[in-house]
Amino acid sequence: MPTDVRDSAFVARALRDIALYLELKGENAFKVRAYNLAADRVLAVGERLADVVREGRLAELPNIGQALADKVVTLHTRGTLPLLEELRASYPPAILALLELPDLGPRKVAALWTSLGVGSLPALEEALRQGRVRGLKGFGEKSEAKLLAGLEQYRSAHARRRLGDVLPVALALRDELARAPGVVRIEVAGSVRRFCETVSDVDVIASAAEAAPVLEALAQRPGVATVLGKGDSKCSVRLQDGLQVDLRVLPDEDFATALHHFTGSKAHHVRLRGRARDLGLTISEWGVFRGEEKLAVPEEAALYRLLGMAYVPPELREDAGEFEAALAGTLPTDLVEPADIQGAVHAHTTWSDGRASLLDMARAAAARGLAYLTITDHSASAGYASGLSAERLRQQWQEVDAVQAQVPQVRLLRGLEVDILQNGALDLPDALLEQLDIVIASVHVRHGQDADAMTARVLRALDHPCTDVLGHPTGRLLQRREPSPLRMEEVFARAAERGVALEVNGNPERLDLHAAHVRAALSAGCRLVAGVDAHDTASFANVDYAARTARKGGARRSDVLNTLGTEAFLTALRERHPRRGRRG
DNA sequence: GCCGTTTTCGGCCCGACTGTTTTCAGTCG
Repeated sequence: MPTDVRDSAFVARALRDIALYLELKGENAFKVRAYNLAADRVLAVGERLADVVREGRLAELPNIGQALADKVVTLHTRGTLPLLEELRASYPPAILALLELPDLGPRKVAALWTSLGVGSLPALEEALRQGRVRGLKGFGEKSEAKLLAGLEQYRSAHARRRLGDVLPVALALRDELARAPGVVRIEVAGSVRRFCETVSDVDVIASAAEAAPVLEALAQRPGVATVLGKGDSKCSVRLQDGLQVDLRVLPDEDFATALHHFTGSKAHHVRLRGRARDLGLTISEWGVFRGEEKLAVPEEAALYRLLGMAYVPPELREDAGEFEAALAGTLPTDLVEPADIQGAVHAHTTWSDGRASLLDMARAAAARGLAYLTITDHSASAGYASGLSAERLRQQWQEVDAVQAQVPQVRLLRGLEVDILQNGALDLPDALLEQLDIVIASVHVRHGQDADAMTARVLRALDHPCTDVLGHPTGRLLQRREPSPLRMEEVFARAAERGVALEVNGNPERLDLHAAHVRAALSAGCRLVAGVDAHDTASFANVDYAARTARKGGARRSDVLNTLGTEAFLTALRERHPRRGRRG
């Protein structure tokens, strides 16, 4: 039985399903919340869930008492739970899908099921078309139309979107609305601001004396397909590609608290509100209050000061330990940020599958003010990417030298993204690898190996004396390919032991390592590089995604090797390989 | 179902918006 079916994601999913069924049953809302909070907690434990279960430490976790601890153990060890089976058996199998529709919550789904026997999306559509829904208490003609539209919407765009697809749209929208009449401050909030790797919509918060003109600017904007709702302070629209945008406009004195409120996460806010209660304060999007008195909160930082805590940057607001750290004053103040990155690590050129020449890449790196650029094309076995043979790699060095003479502003480093072969060996001879400034070792083929084989393969690559960096460690492609079944704890431990840095790959389709892995890698003592995985000149912008993903995982500037200047970076790599870097 | 230097019982964040309402319930974030 593969262990990964019962990992933390599986257990969390089961707990959330139980919560949904309990809502359908009309159970106590706080009981429902308890299951959801437990699911959050299990996910936060991540890779170590198996350890926590084995050592019987579940009930020590916040929000997990003895009853839930027992259920998690059963889910983890047996893959199911009597309670869950019972709940599933009392409803049609596809009923939970109904809850995915907008404006359809547990109460209404329960009504549809008990009154009409509607328990699936197709059954709902049929009932709607027969006009049977509108007669139901709480439903009318508008509900009918909305649900039909919702079914359509569900089919086309119910999946979450990758941050990389949404962030540019959100920032452009913000900059455009910033020019609407009377806007004082405006910012993107929500999961986009928290830099979550996938997001479901865009939240924008603005301040202005008059809300109406700003709301109107969004409603009238080209590219808006539907205005979903519009009130005195809020406007929701759906763009032509299906992306939902929620805009809220408030007086400037409320901007900071609103921005904070709509940035979330919910879990982070629950902690803050508990703290506020202890101090005799209440927090809402309208402000921080002591009794009737509204306290001034000109900036988000002021809100945290009122709570006697250090400021928590948006990326960290996930209740992943940041609350306790901010309270204790141990939250790092030197978290890495994009501007700290001095060198572009992991770049391809037309020598392999890059779309820009070595010269163009060097010029683009110089234009971005980068101090160095690692030329790391693919190695021979990556035939699909025109990987370099030993001979072609040597030829490339001549061009590196020639381009270096033409573009002296940026230091070009000889490198290679060498394939980790199926058995864990590296693709080119050691004698060649030893002459490089930097070797990134990556898995590109045979992702389907089982956990034992894949882990052994990567550990062997980490043991290779020439490996400097493990590239995109899990190989996942967001929404397209699952991470390989590596035992990450073992990978992190070995990488720390061998001094191999782990890449935080900033390609928006990868974001690999992701933030939770970054956190685990750091506590294992690993070093990181923020990789751009550039295949053209535009993808130097990936440095933002890499740095902010590392930041979300709690990485400090000193944890990321390419925050160092050129010589210090090379020294850091050579610490492990004294023989490296001798040019032949 | 969880939690506790106010509580082992009685809280648990809360406001905006919408539609079906004639005073409010449900959904959403």
